[in-house]
Amino acid sequence: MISQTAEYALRAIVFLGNQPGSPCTTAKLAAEIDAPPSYLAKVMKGLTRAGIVLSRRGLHGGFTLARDPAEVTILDVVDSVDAFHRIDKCPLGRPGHTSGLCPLHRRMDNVMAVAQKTLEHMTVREVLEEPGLLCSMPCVTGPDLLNVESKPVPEGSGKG
Amino acid sequence: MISQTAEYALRAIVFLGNQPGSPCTTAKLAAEIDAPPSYLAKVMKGLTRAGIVLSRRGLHGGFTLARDPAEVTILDVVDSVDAFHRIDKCPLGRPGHTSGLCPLHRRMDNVMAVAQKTLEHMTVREVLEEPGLLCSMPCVTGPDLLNVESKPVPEGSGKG
DNA sequence: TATATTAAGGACGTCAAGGTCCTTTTGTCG
DNA sequence: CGACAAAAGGACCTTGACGTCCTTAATATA
Repeated sequence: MISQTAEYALRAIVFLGNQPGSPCTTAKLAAEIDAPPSYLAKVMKGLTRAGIVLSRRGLHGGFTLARDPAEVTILDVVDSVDAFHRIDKCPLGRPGHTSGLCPLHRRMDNVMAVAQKTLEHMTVREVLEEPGLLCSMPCVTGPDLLNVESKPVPEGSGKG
Repeated sequence: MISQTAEYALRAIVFLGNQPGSPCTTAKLAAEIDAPPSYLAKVMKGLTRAGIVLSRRGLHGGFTLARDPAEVTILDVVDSVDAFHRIDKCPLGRPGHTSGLCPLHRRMDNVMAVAQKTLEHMTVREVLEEPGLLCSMPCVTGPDLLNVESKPVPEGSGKG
């Protein structure tokens, strides 16, 4: 659902949101969010083209958020580098199955719809405001902030 | 979230559930669910090892469901070929971040938790009982059955 | 038993996501 | 302007998911 590329993009946006002010270079960003510098450069291009971040070249250049974090959703970030795919038609494209989905694929799409809607209603600001730091950031305020409950839903897969 | 491999597995299980009785060969199954025969054979091995289907070699051999469809969840099928991954620890593994997730990753894991739980509570039987056919099956009862509402949640991504 | 039929096992090929590196362009500063 | 710093662009490499194919083992039937 969330590709590695989208993961890097999200980390980068959250980090930039926590560091308002002067631009952050790809090198510094990569070190902070623990991403491959060369690849992160490629990811940042996507965010720039999508209008999520602003870039400035030259000395003291780098990346800054282009918009108010409250106006940027997590889905915006994910979609800008790696579009979220829904099942909007029968995956097999057979005649007579174009106007709807079968019971299986309608359910699968419903699951994706919930995920998509959740990401769409989740803003960068909301993430920034919650106590706790980005995983990649140095834990300057002590580990306590991170001990928020990790998973409201316990695991329980039917794997053998 | 759902790999191509898992998609084939789900189609196969739903098809087998609709065709109780004598075993179905890989060749027939592949034709019915529109999957690459050679690759489907590999996918079926996973389902066999996971105990989702029973296999029989030789003449009149093939695959049948190993359990009551009511006892098999969609998550069982997905997990058996391509384990569903949750974020159970900080993706960066930094010291001091092992006991919880940051605001970003906790949210992302919540989204996956909802998806996982949904798939876990969705049984094969439930899919089989709903009016409508598997996308890949010939539409013998007319197209009307397929015109159930396709998506309760309309699309609306923030992609540029 | 011989033969045909089928899954099991595994080597190998293909392709796109992920990742590296080099060159060019744009910017700052002395 | 010259030197340096940084993103932009793009060629290229790597890796794992997806897919093919061949050989082996098991099963049914004559």
